[in-house]
Amino acid sequence: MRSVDSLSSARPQVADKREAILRAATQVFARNGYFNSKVADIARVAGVADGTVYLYFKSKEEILHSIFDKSVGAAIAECRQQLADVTDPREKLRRIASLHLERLGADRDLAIVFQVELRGSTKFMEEFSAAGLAEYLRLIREAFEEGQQAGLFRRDINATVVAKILFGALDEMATNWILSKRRYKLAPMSEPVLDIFLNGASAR
Amino acid sequence: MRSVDSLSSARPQVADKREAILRAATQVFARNGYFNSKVADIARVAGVADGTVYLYFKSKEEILHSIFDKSVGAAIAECRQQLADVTDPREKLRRIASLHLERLGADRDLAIVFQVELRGSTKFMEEFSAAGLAEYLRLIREAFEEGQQAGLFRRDINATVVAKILFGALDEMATNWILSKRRYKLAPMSEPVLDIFLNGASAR
DNA sequence: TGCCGATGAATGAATCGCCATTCATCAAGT
DNA sequence: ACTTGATGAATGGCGATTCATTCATCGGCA
Repeated sequence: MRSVDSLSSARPQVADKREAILRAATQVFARNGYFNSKVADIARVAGVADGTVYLYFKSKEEILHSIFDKSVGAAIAECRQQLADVTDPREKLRRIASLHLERLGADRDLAIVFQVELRGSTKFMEEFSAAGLAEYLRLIREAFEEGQQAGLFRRDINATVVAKILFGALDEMATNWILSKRRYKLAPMSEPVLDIFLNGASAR
Repeated sequence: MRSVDSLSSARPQVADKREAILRAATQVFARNGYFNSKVADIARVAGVADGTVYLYFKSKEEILHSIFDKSVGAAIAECRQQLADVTDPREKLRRIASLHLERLGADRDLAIVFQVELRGSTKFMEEFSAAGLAEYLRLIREAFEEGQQAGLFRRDINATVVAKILFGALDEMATNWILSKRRYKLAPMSEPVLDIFLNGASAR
């Protein structure tokens, strides 16, 4: 009895505290930028003492990494899952694009950390590139190659380059959305992107 | 005579020293990232004393700004000039894309500062967005609108969105090039980008 | 049940190194 | 000698990280 009690009251505390710090850090990083953010700020927003942060994370940098790992992992997992029951490669690309923008559009602070902070140093960039981006580009490329096999997509273009083009276009939509003063929905932007990507901008 | 002498020996010195600092800073920022770069490093690479940097720039931040201003100004000027004698909107887009990647491809350090460091804080980003990016997107948009008028491009799509898509795709090419270990030429990548942008990825 | 020492999570003030910026001083040119 | 650009050692502040201390909880024992 006691042991169950202690588990259900203490354990969640631990998880909550770690979560609280990550959430607070996302907000603080998004507002001030990673390098201008003080660990003390994160602690204050999270409602813990400065030192407590170091019970859960080795360093300030590890906090940024954790934000990144958690989000990328979740995004890719969801993406795979959503793709499982789709066979049409065009629809696959639509889902990937749509999910991408929905995810970023749903949490502005997280989007800022991704679009801006994560790219603020070649070091983070390289890690991002190695870990998440590469995996992500692969999802796009594979869907595209399937489409090429099926005769739906042109075969005279390199699938890797194509994947970068599509990703780049989506990425720019996200970055623009973050920087824009106007508040509009990000997710629907995946539609015109896919349209131009698939059909081109030239008049028929 | 003397005054001419003094001009030709002292003035260039001043310009050279300022230039040297900017060049050094570009290199140092590119290698270490803005926030990890010490003013002392920049001074050493430039071959001047720490204090000398402050004879030419108000602060470390102003150095980054100057790199940015100088390059964007030059890029947009060259772009306008190259566009002047072209009438075909498709060719205009080709030139814009080609110039964009040629410029970045010609100076890897500068490219890193642009693609990575400049985006490392929403503050810089917003300034970049306001100053250079907006102007740049306008060039693309205007060329596209001309093409719409001429019946070359689809009229059912928003020119602003289109401009972002094209820019985003080019931007991703540049970022990938920077992060890639493989050394390939960046400029030629504008070709497949334009191809897909104009003709789409779907099979005919 | 009620008491006691052990445990370890949490705290936040103090430390310690770092680095942008300053400025007293120097040297070259006139 | 005076002006002016240049120097680089010294300063001052900042902020990530540490660690001595507090305090709530727990398990063993009478």
